Amino acid sequence: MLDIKYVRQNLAAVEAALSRRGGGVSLEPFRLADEEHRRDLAELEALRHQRNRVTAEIARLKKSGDPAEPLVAQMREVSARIRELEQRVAHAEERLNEILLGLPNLPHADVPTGRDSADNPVVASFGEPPRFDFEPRPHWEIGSRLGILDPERAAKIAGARFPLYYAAGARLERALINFMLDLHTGEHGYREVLPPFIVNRRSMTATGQLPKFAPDLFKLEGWDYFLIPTAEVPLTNLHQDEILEEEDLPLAYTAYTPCFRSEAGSYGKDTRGLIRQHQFNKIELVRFCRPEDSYAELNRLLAQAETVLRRLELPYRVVELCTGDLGFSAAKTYDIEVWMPGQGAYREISSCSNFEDFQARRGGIRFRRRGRKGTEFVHTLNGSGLAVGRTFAALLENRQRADGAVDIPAVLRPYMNGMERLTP
RNA sequence: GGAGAGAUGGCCGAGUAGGUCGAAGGCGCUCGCCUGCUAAGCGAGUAUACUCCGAAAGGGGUAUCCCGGGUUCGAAUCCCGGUCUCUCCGCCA
Repeated sequence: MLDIKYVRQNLAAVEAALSRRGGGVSLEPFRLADEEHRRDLAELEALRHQRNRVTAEIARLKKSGDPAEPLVAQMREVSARIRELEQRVAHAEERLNEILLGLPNLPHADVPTGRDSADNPVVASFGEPPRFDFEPRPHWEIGSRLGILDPERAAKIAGARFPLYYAAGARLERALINFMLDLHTGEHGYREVLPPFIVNRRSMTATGQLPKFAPDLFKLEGWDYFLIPTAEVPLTNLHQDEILEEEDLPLAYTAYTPCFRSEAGSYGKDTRGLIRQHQFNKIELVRFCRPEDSYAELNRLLAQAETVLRRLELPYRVVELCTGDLGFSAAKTYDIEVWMPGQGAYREISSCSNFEDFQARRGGIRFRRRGRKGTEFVHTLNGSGLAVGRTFAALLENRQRADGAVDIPAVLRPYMNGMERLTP
């Protein structure tokens, strides 16, 4: 959520900044609701002040046995007016809140203006796409030949877009999870968390999935609960409605969780393989920090996510999302894209974002500066470190051999009981 | 699923024949003094949000005693609904 005071005082600038995301934006409904709200609130508070004063006077009169009836009668009317105003103010507040919750974050001034992913500049790259003296296969073919992926039976059990791994495949997925968690907890200073995979509406609203993106979520029937689409939601909400101490910042959490996404509107896209699933595994990194540190923290986060790919010896590039491709809650985002030989394309495998105080304001996540009065909102960041299913797919495609075998990278072998290669 | 108990400030914990309670007391914490050495004593301060005045320091106003609604001139205190926590029974990984 944007700072209502800032929006009020910088209407045109906010409209312009939001317009960079694409489409026109008018804050006229906001302005009207805000003005009405402030007007009514001022009157309401004045009346309440009067009531508080007179009510104390009534108490005094009654105690000394003096007649209070005239004042009581007067207050009867004041109270009626107060009730009326309270309703109006409550409605206006609701309306304002609705508007503000629906506004996306302001893109950072540095973010390049653009329409869609075609306009995302490449800012870094690592490794060379491998050369094959045969036609590289897509990972689903490799996986099926190895007998470690079984989309047909997954469809029987659940439906399309669900994963089913066997044997060394299941082991490899688990190895990736453990490798990533060990890296982030052991070398990058993250605290490991195993959070709920189901969260409530408040949490989904704080991180920005709700109210706008309900169709992308799986909701439990008969409950106001949702399956998490990413561990960002439970991790960021760890400190919901808390006031942190400056010296405790930055805080860094990592979690492995399955992620559940309805993928509404993605019919026909990535219909085969592990790229787009209703359920997938992900290691998430979440950081809370002081506002002045958040862009340095974003670079740190990005480097940590990149480290996973470097250790796995997978070629990738980093793109900066342009304004048109930027997520709802983000002020700035870098995507890491891994090379997929089976598709001859780079595909997103991690997204690292700075949300500034957008989520913190929605979630009530503050901190207190040492020796200072009052509180400020923290800045929150998160990044995938990494999407495990996509990493699995990238591994199969980049390290496939002509005979259908797949080499296991050195860092994973300890997690695979020393296994060096998956063989048909 | 059945039965019961409870939700007050960072923590503990008073406060219900409705009134001067943002809320006693204790602990913790901060600053100062004292003392002097790792312990204690004394004094002051110590919630959040919004808003108004002020250059600032600071001061004024409103709201918040789980949430929502009701009664009343007035509610932490009364009534209704909800949420959560705990205990016992049942069931269960």
